[in-house]
Amino acid sequence: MPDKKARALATGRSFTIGHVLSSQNKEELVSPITGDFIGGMTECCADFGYSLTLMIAQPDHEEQTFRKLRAEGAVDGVVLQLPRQDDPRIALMHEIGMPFIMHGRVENADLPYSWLDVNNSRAFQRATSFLLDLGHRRIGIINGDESVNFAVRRRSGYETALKEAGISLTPRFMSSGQMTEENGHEAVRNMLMRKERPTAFVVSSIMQAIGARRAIQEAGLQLGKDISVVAYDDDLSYLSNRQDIPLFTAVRSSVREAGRLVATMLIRQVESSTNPFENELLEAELVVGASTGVAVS
Amino acid sequence: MPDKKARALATGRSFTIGHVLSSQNKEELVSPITGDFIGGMTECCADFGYSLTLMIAQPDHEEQTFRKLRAEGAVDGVVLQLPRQDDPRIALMHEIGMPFIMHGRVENADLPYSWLDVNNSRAFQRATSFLLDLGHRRIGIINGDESVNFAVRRRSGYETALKEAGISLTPRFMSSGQMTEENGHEAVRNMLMRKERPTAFVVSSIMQAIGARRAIQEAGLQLGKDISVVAYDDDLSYLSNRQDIPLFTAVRSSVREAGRLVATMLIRQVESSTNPFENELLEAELVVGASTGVAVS
DNA sequence: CCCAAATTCGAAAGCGCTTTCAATTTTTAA
DNA sequence: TTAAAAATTGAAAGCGCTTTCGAATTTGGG
Repeated sequence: MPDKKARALATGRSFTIGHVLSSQNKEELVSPITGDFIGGMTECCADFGYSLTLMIAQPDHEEQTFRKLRAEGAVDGVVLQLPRQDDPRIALMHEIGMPFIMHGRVENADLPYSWLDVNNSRAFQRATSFLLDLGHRRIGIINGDESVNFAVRRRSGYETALKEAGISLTPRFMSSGQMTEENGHEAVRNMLMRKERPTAFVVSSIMQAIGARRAIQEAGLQLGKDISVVAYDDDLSYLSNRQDIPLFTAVRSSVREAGRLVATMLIRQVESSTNPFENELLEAELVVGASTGVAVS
Repeated sequence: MPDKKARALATGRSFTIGHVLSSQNKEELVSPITGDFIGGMTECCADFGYSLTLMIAQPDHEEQTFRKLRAEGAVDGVVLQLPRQDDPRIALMHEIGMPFIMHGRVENADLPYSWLDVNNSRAFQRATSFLLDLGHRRIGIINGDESVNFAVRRRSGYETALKEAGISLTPRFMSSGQMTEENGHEAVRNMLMRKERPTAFVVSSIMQAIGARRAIQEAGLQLGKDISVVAYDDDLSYLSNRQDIPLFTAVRSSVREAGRLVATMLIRQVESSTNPFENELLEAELVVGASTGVAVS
């Protein structure tokens, strides 16, 4: 087995791709979703003889971290995640000549770049439409943090579906926050306390949906009967929603698979300097489970 | 910024530590707990100028993966996790001369090795004793997978506490399985269905505790009133149990902190070839939350 | 003030591969 | 059979650092 360090020096390539944990909120370094994403990338790297290295950037030293990464030549390319509004990383990667791929899209990027994303707006549009078809008219949204791009798109899909159905938006039916059980519980509880309450919810993660379920039970209501929930399901291996009849009706797209694909695209890009930019938009599939039913009230 | 590849070749050291995802169950590559653990290791690596690389071993090619890793010289040492019964990795690491540290302990290792572990038996003994002090006599255990060492120790702590209180073990009050919401729900539901049911539970993870809470609510019972729960809390950043009054009474030990410590110990071991083996046993702290109360029935 | 010791400095060797290039051998076509 | 082309082989150069080593310079003591 040849020495990797020597090979790397001789070829000028490290056979390593990097992932910088974007510690927007220092607290949540590796969310369960990021965890599965990393797992997928690792799987793919193994297949190609690459390795994955993880790094962390202090929120205020992000640029410096990337520059150093480039100068050290420790990685052949990086996978970026969770694009923010006017994300500065794209311009930076171009400037320092670092091959990269974005998991997610940024809104108005001046420069071209590779990305892989789920059609989040479409997913939430479908989820909302599904509830509309069941007769629901007051539909709440329990969204992720709307400073991150994917949540904005999910919101917009939700709004599109409502508008198409001729239903006006109700601000108090819309919530955004961390995708935790607690947040899901809080948000749904608040919305259920009012007299004019939603009969259904679209929810941004299974964790939040679990919290939603708790709030629904606490309100003395029955999930799938009195209140319907459609969740976005990242298909996490440890939070399975793949029972014969899934617990939650969901729009599902495996984030682990996304990790695999993203890594594949990056490695391909690194190995062939031609055809630099590649994009892929995944569609989430709708799976009907036990958490939805015809609107009653 | 000097080139890392060249430096690595010149010094013979890669300034990289590795972590091989032990895909015992291929499905759960990166559990939320592993995710936080990895986050902690990454933080520490950043502090020392190291990087962390993740790898994956096919269950039946584990040995080969490590040998290759060693021959390639891609890492200076590895962090091992989730020791199993008679774990073969310890002997293997010695044979190939790979510096390593184990997160957790193996039962009867012939060879010396470094490890960091939480005092799992003590933690569960305390959790159980706490419930006993509250007057509970029928205490169930919802444990993790008992083919992994830490779960065995937790069970033993639970048994010790009961024996000390002169209470005999009740097999139908003992359950073991994946640390998921679903498993926690199932296990507690089954135990609550019988007439002679537990009035309290010690539970191996917050996720399982969330499932337990659901089962308790479904049974028309009130958590912290009718049924008490003490959970093992890995202090995951995304599953916070750090409210003013924690949702769950818990024995808590941060797995992210464990990741930091483990990486520190490994780097220290790699840098100084003297003083090769180092051990550390962490104690979990008991935090009283809203999920426990005096036994009623 | 001179020589030995200590320190500084710069050049060269070497880490273990890949890659290039020249030399040799084999193959092909006339 | 011979010359040109193709394929094979082996040696050497080089990747960008660290480390070593010897020369040059500085320091200190007699």
